Amino acid sequence: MNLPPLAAIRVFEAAARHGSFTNAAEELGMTQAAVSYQIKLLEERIGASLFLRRPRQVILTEVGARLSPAISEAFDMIRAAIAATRENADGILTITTIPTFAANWLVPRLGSFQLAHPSLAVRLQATREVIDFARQDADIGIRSGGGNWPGMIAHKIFGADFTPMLSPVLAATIGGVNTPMDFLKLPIVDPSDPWWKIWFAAVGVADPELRGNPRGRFGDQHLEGKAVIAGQGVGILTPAFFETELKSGLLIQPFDIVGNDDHFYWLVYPEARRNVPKVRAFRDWLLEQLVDQ
Amino acid sequence: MNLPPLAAIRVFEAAARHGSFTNAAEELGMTQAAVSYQIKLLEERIGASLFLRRPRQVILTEVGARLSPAISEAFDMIRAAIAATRENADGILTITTIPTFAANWLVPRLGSFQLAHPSLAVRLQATREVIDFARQDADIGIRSGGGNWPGMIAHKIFGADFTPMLSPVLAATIGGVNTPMDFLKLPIVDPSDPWWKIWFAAVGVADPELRGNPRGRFGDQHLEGKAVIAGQGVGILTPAFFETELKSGLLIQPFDIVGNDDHFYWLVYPEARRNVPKVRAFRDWLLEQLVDQ
DNA sequence: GATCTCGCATAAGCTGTCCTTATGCATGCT
DNA sequence: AGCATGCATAAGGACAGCTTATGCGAGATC
Repeated sequence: MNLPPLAAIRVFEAAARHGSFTNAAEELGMTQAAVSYQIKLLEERIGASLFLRRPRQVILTEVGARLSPAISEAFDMIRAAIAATRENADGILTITTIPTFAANWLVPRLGSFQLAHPSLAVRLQATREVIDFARQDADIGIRSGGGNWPGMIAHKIFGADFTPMLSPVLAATIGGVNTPMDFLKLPIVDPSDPWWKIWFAAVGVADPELRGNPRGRFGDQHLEGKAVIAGQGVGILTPAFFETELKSGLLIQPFDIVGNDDHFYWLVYPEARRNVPKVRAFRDWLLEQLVDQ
Repeated sequence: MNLPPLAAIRVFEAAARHGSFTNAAEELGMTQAAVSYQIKLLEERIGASLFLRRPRQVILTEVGARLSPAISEAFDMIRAAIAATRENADGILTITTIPTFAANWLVPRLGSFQLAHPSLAVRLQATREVIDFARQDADIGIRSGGGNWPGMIAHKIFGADFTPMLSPVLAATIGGVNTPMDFLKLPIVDPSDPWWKIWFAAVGVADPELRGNPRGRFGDQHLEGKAVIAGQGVGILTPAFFETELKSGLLIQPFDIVGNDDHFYWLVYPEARRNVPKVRAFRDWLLEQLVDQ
């Protein structure tokens, strides 16, 4: 069955509720003439008069009075459902994030976001995958890369810098790390990581021969960090992820020199969602965190 | 609260029900691109993803799955209410009609209309008023006049002709009515009716002196007809309204000469309702009745 | 492995629905 | 008599809603 235009039904609902075309127009943000026009259109499509007209007044006909309650209820249902959806959608923020970023940077700081936004529940999806926001149900994400993703807005967080770090206990076994060459005396947690070559080149050492099993891998940097803290070897890590450990002495960073391969960490979200309140709230909070550092 | 566009909500309802943008498009009589566009629009307005996209497939998100039942129910309610309204509106035909036309022409014939349209209930509003269809709840009407009512469609029924009629019993009291002047020997039911003057002028008698109380009035012709049948006097009546009585001998029409003041009876309805099925049904039936006479 | 099929996504642009403006009408009020 | 108010309508404009054309990515088929 062909429904009449929904715009006209909606106008009818408001006019019936108000008993006035002028008041309905005001509520709907249109002119009284538009209300009059839509009612006439609906009456023609339905094949019955919905209002009797008197000067300065309209009265629902029998037909109109019978139709109105069900239409009103239906619109109440739609309004409630949409409002609940918005509230709920506004109530859960799903963040897809690189696991290391989640573990070493975000989660330790999330407390202040949640204090600032008590009504927002945060759901983390820790994955190294670069997700497609059309295909997965996330609102916003943390990625690493060049930052150029079509249809997305990307805010730079910090660079994916790297430099060697180790446990002070491990360093003491060789009388401390005084030159970059001292690293060659120690086991390397992930000697096949291309970041090592880049770093040694930055300190003027070509083709260093690193100790350790080149087949050993932890996959995620934060797991590598755990191994380094445990004294299992030297790791090449991102300083921004280990501020707490460096401050507390759990790790030491023997040299200030850091490597970079033009990779950065980014906050990203689809352009279409740039005005969604919860997305803006998180963006604003995170950018503020970066300023405070 | 600002609802998102209803067109988009309607599209969402169909897409959710079908689990397919293409199938929803087919049902709604639009292209798949339009469905895709509306869903995207709705997602932006709601601030949440409603579908997850896979190649050749869409799946409702958690948010979409929660929204869909309430929206579906609301649209079912709207569809049912509109259908019931149409059915009911289509089920009752309200005819506003001149009382005499109702009593002496329409009601005796309505049987054949109702046999032809058993699902249509007929409601008569007998009134001599010329109603405003915008202000009163009638679908169609019978009027007399010139036939020129703006915004209305008018079909001519027959002329508002008139000629003297009387009971044969009354005629016998004066040995029958052989010339127009014989009427002056008999009481006239409504001597002030201007139709008399017009009729006598048509038969060449100027300024006839009619017997009877000029202040006596019945208002409606069918009531005057009752008085004439009862032998209370001569009436000036419309032959079309008294076919049955003339055939049965209850009334006699002594002369064939009829008067007319350019008045006709009309079937009228608002132009806006010319395509309403029940209005067309009644119009077609009545015009057919006229042909059969 | 190449090609085809299918359903969703999007850009560009068109159309007709929905609206505004201006004005008329008919009550009721002052 | 003049004014205020709310509904009705014609004329015309704006833009929401749509179409067309085309791209993309899985899965199916050859």
